[in-house]
Amino acid sequence: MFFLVKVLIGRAVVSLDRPFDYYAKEEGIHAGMRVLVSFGHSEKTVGFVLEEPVKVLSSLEDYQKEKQIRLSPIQKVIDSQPLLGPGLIQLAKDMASYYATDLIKVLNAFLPPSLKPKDSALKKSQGRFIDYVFPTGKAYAGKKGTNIEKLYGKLAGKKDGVRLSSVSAKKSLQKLIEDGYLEVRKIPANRIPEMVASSLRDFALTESQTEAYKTIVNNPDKVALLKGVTGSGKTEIYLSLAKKALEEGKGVLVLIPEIALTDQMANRFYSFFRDTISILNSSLSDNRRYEEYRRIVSGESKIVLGTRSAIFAPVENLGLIIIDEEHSNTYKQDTSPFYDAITVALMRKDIEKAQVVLGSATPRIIDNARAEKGLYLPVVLSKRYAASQEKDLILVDMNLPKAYDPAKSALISKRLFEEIEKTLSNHEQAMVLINRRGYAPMFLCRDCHMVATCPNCGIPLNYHKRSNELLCHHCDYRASASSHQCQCGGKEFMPLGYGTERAYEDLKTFFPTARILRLDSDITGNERRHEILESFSLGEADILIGTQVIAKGHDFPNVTLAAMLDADSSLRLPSFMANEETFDLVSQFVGRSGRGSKKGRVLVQTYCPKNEVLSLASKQDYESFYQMEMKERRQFQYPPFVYLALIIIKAMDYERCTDASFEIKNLLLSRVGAMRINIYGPSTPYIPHINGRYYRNILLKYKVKEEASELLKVLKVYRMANKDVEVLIDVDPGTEGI
DNA sequence: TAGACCCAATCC
DNA sequence: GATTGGGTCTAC
Repeated sequence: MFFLVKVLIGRAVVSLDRPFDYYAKEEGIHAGMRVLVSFGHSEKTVGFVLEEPVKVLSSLEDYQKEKQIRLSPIQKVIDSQPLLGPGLIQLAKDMASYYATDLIKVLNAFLPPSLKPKDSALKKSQGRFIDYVFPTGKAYAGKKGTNIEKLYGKLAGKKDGVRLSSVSAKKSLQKLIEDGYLEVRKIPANRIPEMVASSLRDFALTESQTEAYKTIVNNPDKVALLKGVTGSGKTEIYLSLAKKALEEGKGVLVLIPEIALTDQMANRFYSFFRDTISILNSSLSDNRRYEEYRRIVSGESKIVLGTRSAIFAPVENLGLIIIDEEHSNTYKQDTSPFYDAITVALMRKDIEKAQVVLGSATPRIIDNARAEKGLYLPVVLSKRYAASQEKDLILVDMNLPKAYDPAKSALISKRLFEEIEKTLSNHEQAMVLINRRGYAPMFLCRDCHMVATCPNCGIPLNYHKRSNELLCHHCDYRASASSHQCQCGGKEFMPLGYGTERAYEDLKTFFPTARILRLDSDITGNERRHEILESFSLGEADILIGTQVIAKGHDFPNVTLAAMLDADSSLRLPSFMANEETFDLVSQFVGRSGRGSKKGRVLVQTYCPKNEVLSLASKQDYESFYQMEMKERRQFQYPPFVYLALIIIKAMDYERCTDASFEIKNLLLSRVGAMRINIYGPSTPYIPHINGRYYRNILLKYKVKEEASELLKVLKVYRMANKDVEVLIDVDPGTEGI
C-alpha cells in the first residue's frame, strides 16, 4: 500500500507544465503543500502537490511493474498546512487555462516570495519565529517541594504555551524539558501592523447610502458596479458590507489600486475591525508578507486589504470582494502572467460564491457597458455634500503663436504664468502635471542633429540633469551624459523637449520666491515620496510639480489651480485604451483643485484643443465620454464589442523573431477553422527592440472566449518546440501592441 | 590533453 | 530550470 502523489515541479518551463507522479508511504500529504522531490539529475527540488494523494492498494513494486514506470519517493513535506485550499488551486488552473500560460507561473504569482514553489524560495526567510514551551501532558514524577515542581505546576495547565523568554527559572525549565514534561516549539511571530487607529467611530448611512447598500445586499448573485464620485461615501458602504459579511462568518477581500492608498483605507477598516485585518502588498518585507499570509491561512484575519496580487489571498470562506477605484490600470499586470485582478475576482466569485463590488466614479468602459447591459448591477451613489463647486476651466491652445513667449519658456504658457501668479498672491497652492520624468526626452547632437539613442532599444534616450545621465525609459540602460559622444564624433549636445526636471527649472526661474516641490518616480523610496506629499499638504510649498503620481487620491484643500502641461501626449499612444487612460488621468487630476472651500481653476495646455476627450475630462463629464468612446469602440471593433488577445513574440535574433512570428501566424491560421477569430499581424511594435531583444505582435479579435482559449492551446506545442523564441500571451491586453 | 565552453536532451 | 554528458575549442 502506498499513496500516489501528483506533483507539479517548481520550475517555470513549458515542458514541465504537467504533474509528475511520486509515492509516499505515510499519510499527511495534502493538496496545496510543497514537497521536496528528486527530479531529473537534481537531488532535491521543490514541488507543489496538486491533488489529494490517492491511496493505492497494490504494492509499489506491482504498481511499477504494471504501469511500466519507476516512481521516486516524496523526500520531505515542506509545509505542515496546505498553502492553498481546493478553491484557490481550482482558480490557479482556471487562470492557467484562461491566460494560456503555465500553471507553475500562476502559482508563483499566488504566493509570497518565501512560500513560492521554487528552489530559491527555501533560502528566503520563513518569517520570524518565537520559542514557546508547551506542556507535553506527562504527569510529574520528580522530587516534590522543589522549584522544578513549582514551575511544573505553573506551566502544566498552559495549553496554549508560554513564551520561553518569559520564564525566569531557566535551570528548572531546562530540567523539565530534558525530562520530557515540556517541549519547545517555534511559533511564527505575528506582528500586528503598526497603525494609528482613528477612534472607533460609528457612522450612520445617509439615505442614498442606505439605498445603495440595500440594493447590493438584495442582489447577492450580481456583480455590483458602485458609481460614486469622491466624497460620495463609497467607503462607508464598503465598511457596512464588510461588517455584514463578518457577521455571517465570511471573509472579505478589499483591493485598492496602489500601495500609497493603503493607509487611508486601512485606517478606516482598522478602526472597525481591529486585528481581523491583514495587509498584503509588495512593499512589505518578505518576513512580514509571510506572517500576514500565515495569519490569513490560519483564519486569524478575516479581512484582507491589498493591491492587485491580494486577489490571491487565501481568505477562508470568502464572502465579499471589494475592488475600489476599479478603473485603475494597476489591476492589470503587464508582465507574464498578464492577469487582471478584476477578471480573476470574477473567476474567484464563481468558485467561492462570493459577491463582487466594483467601485468607481469613472468605471472602465467595459464594466460600465456590462452594467448598462444588465450583466452587472449598476448602483449609483448620489453626492453626499452639496453639489461640488463648478471649476473655472481654461483651455490653452499651444498652437497659437501668442500662447507662449519663446524667450521665457516654450512649455509654460503666458496664461499659466498669470494663473500661477494669481495663486501665489492669494496664498493658495498650485499643482502642475507633466507626464514625463527627467529633464528632456531627447539629447540632440549640435553637429549632426541626431539624437542619442539606446544601444539596446534604439529609441531616444532621456536626459536627466540632476543625475547627469542619459537613460532609457524602457530598459535599464544608463550612461553618463557628460562623457557621451555622438556617432559623428560630436561632443556638444542640446536637450530637446520637456520633462519634470526642466519644467521645475523654468518655474523656479520665473517664480524665484515660490517654494516648489517635484515628485515623480525618479524620487526613490516610498518614505521620501510620502514626505513630499505630506510637506505639500501641510502648506510648506506653493507649487507641486510631477508626473501622474500626483494625480491620484490625495486631498489638498488649499489647491486652487491644477495645470496640465502636455495633456494630449497620452492621446497619441498607439492603444485603443489611449482615450480611456487620458480621460482617467485628466479627470482625476482636475479633481485635485478646489477641494476646499475655495473655487478651483483648471488649466489645460494642449496642441489639440478640439479634442473632446480633453474637454470632457476637464469637465469630468463621464457619461458623455462613455457614449462617445463606445461609438468609437463599436466602429473600430474594440472591447467591449470584441475580446482581444495579444501574442508577443520575442527573440534575441532579428530574423528568428520575424520568422517565428510568421510560423505562429500560419500555425494559428491552420487551426482557426470555423472559429470566429480574426488574426492580425504579425506587426512590428511601437518599440521593436527592447533590451537587446526583438519583438513582434500578433493580435486576435474574437467574440467567444472559449474559442480563443482553444486556439491558444496550440501555442504551448510551439513553445515546447522552439526554445529560442519566447511567446508571451496577453489575454485582454491594455493595448494592442507595446 | 585537461579544462572551458556550448548545446541538446531529459526529468515521475 | 537544473543538470549532465558529449562534442568541440583552446591554451600551456
